[in-house]
Amino acid sequence: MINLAQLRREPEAVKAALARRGVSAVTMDEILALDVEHRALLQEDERLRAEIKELSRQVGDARRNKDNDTAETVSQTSRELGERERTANDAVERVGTNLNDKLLMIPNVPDPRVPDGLDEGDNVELRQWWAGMDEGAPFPTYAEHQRVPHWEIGTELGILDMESGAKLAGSMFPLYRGAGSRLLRALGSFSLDRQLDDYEELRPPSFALTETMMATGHLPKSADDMYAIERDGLWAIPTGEVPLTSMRRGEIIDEAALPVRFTAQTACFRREAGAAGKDTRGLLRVHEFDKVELFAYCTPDQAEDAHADILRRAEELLQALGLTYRLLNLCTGDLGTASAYTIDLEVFSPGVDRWLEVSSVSWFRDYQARRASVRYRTAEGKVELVHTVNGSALGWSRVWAAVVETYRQADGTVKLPDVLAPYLGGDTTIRPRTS
RNA sequence: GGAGGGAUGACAGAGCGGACGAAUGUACCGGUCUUGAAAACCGGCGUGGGCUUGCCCACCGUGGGUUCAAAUCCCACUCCCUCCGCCA
Repeated sequence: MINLAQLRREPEAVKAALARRGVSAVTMDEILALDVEHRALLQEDERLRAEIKELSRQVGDARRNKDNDTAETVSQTSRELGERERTANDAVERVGTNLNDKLLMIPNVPDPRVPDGLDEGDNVELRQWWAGMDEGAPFPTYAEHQRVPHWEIGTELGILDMESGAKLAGSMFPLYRGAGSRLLRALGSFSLDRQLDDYEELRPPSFALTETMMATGHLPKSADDMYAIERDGLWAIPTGEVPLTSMRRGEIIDEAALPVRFTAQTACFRREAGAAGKDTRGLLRVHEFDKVELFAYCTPDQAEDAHADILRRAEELLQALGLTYRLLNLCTGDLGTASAYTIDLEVFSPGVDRWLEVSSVSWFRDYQARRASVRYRTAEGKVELVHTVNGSALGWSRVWAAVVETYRQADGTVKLPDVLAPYLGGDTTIRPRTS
């Protein structure tokens, strides 16, 4: 949620910044008008309530002095006031709810570094990385045997079975088999093990309450993108960010304890409602995938470093796996609702000849903290909102695809990077499954 | 699923219709004392909101209700604990 006090203080600056994200000044003026109305109603209601409290005190005094006539008279006055207060309170609630609903739909104010743009086509590429680049090697020339899409390799080697996945849960629910399943498990463990120096590993629930989804900004705006279990009032989490951000919801953290860092591998569920018919082949876009998330609560001063740390860790994974990737500075049109600044990592997938998003590293400033009410107490005793920062390290379905394509050999087998050997029982070669 | 008990400030724990935003203890932050520390003593110490910045309002698990007045009474829900049943 944006800062209403700041909007009041500098309406033009906030309007201008949000205009870059397509929020009209009219919408913001509506909010400002509602705020003025809300405060006026609030003052009237509070005045009435103060008066009722005072009269109640008088009734108490009168009763104690056995002055029942006065008590009865004052009670009567207070009762009438109570009627008015009820009406005033209803008005406050009505306008307050309306104001809050509108505020919940407003995206975060973008950081100055965020470039203007309409959609993903306007994201700005910051740099690329490929194996050997540091030694002056040119962009890799992928051989013919690497130019095979992963869904074909998956079928050929018996490690990815999209048909069975579709049979069980519908299309775009992948089913990994044999060495393919083990590779997925290896990637998750490989990443988690590398984060444990500074990040506490969690294994949160895969479902979340509505208020948990509100905290990150996924609700109310993106309800259509999420799977809902209506009978139980639960939502399937679209990312580990959802439970991690709510770990300390409603709490005040000692400044000395910051940054508080968590990592977790979770299943991520996405309806992909707005992407019907796009990128439906293989693992390009799926309804369920595993992802390791890195997360931090921090002070505003720590946010820059916390963001850089997560980005660095995500890059180190891709480098350790020897995969070609690039960094994108997301433009205003592609930025997530709650984010103020996001760097995407895209891995190069030679078989499909495309860059695939495998991580988003985002800084939310106090937008999520305000919604989730996560604050910290400074050394001087002041209470401030924390900043939240998170990023994927990494989304495995697409990394799986890139790994399998990149390391496909001329003989059709896949020779996986040695860093994964400890997680594969030492066997880094995937051969056709015979059984 | 059944029966009982509980939820109050950082923590422990009183309060069970009126002067209670809430006793007391611990922790914490000052100060006195001390060569220093400890102890002792003194003072402070919840969060959010509104405006006339000194006051007012809200908050005692959550949501309703009763009342002139609710932490306190009533109803529903959630969570935690104990016991029984069932179960991966």
